[in-house]
Amino acid sequence: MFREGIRCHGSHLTLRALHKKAKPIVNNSKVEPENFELEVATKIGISISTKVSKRAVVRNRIKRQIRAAFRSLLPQISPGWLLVVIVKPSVVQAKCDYDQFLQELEQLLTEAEVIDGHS
RNA sequence: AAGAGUAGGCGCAGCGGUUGCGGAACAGUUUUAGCUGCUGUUCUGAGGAAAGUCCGGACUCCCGAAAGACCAAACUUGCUGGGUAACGCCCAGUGCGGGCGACCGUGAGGAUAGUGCCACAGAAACAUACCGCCGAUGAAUGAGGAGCGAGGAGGAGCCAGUGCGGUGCGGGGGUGUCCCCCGUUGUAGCAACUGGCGUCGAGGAGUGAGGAGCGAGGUACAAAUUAAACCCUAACCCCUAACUCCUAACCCCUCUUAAAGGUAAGGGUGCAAAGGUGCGGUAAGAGCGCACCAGCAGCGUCGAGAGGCGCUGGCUCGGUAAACCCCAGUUGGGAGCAAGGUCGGAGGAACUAUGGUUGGUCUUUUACCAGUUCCGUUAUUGGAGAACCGCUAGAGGCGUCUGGUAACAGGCGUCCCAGAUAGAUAACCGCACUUCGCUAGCAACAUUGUUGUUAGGAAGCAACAGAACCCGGCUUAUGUCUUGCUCUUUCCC
Repeated sequence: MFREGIRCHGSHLTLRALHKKAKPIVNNSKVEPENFELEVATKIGISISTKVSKRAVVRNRIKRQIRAAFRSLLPQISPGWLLVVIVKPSVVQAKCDYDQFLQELEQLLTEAEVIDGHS
């Protein structure tokens, strides 16, 4: 997905996304066509390196806040996406809070057309 | 009251609610190969350091060995005693160092078992003399000073007369604030002459104690007188003892020159220089002697011991053991929960031909022959996994009692208190709370500011920091606060 996925850059976060619907032939033999949509779940990864902060407390807290933001956005995301969020070091200096993460994530997901901006 | 010291306590600025996440139990389910999934209810969910990963264990596997003894090796173990599963940890004590003190720090065996090393500098770094000091004793040779103590030696004029001149007094004269002449048993000199005395120690000057005598005045006692005693003042005479000045040799002191030699006080060098300080002593010095201190050895005594205290002795021994080493102690080696194990998708290997399967012989079935490794069997490898065990009941927590100074140990009671696996804690709200002193009101002081308070507003949900197999330590990081005890200084009673 790093090779083929989409990239979107925000001020503090980077999003990489890939829709898994592109190669449905693999699972054809085992799973019947009707159940296919349900089988492919959304997978989300959060990457935060020691460059952001050397203190584990800070990194974990940011991760939790992003995770909480995804939970609130989850109903809007259509299934079958692979998503990775990479946190940039500028987050610590800006001292972002939950609202900023939520806002920026929503913006990025809309840009990548993961969620429908209209709905 | 202020400033310190020490032993702790708490991780707290709280309480409640909603949504969401991890775990456990129970129930349900038209769930699944399977408590697998899903739903619901209840309970529960980070720390004192979870950190650093610096020590020590428990547990597991691999290698090696089999109890033990000896030897070797390793150890950043090293005051003593105790505690502990163990430790490089803890407790109690000893010595040393620091602090006025409460108290704090301490890697603190052996340098007298042996070997080595001690750069540069310095004379010398384990034995020496560069500068310096001395030159006593022995030998040689001068110069100066002082008479303290003892002893000895020395000292040279004095008196009378005559004479000389000065001066005083008396008389006379003159040119009268002066001069001359005569006289004089006045006086102080000079030392030519004469005489006497003196080196058998005369004589002079000064200081001054005691004794005896003579005697004037005063004091005390007494009615007065006399006598005696005592004290003070002045003068005179005699005797005894002592001192100073003047003096050669000897003696004494000081200095000079040179040498044999003595010395380790002082200087300088160095991280370090041969115990320290003082007094005596000496030619100068030196534990050479003495006192105190330090050190060493021996003995006694106290202590479980490290050591303490006392006495005695000889007389002083450099540093370095984180150089080798000696002594005592400890120790199978290695890897670590990603240890290791279970289930076992899958891989390759072997096996059987009794099965399946493929081919051949046969008209077909049966049967026979050959092949194959898809299935099968066996052991094996094994990080495929929404896997499982290890994995959280423990050298456990809390309370209490007993023993112990304490660390700690034991008994009893009670409680179950995270278990994730790219790794669960986040978001929001309410009431309190803290800060700001922004806005408004009130009050006080005081004057247009300060403080307090009420209401509103804003900011803040905390420092250090996140379990990852588990314990015991150590180290480091850290916020606001709080309790007990103790010390020093100042003030008051």
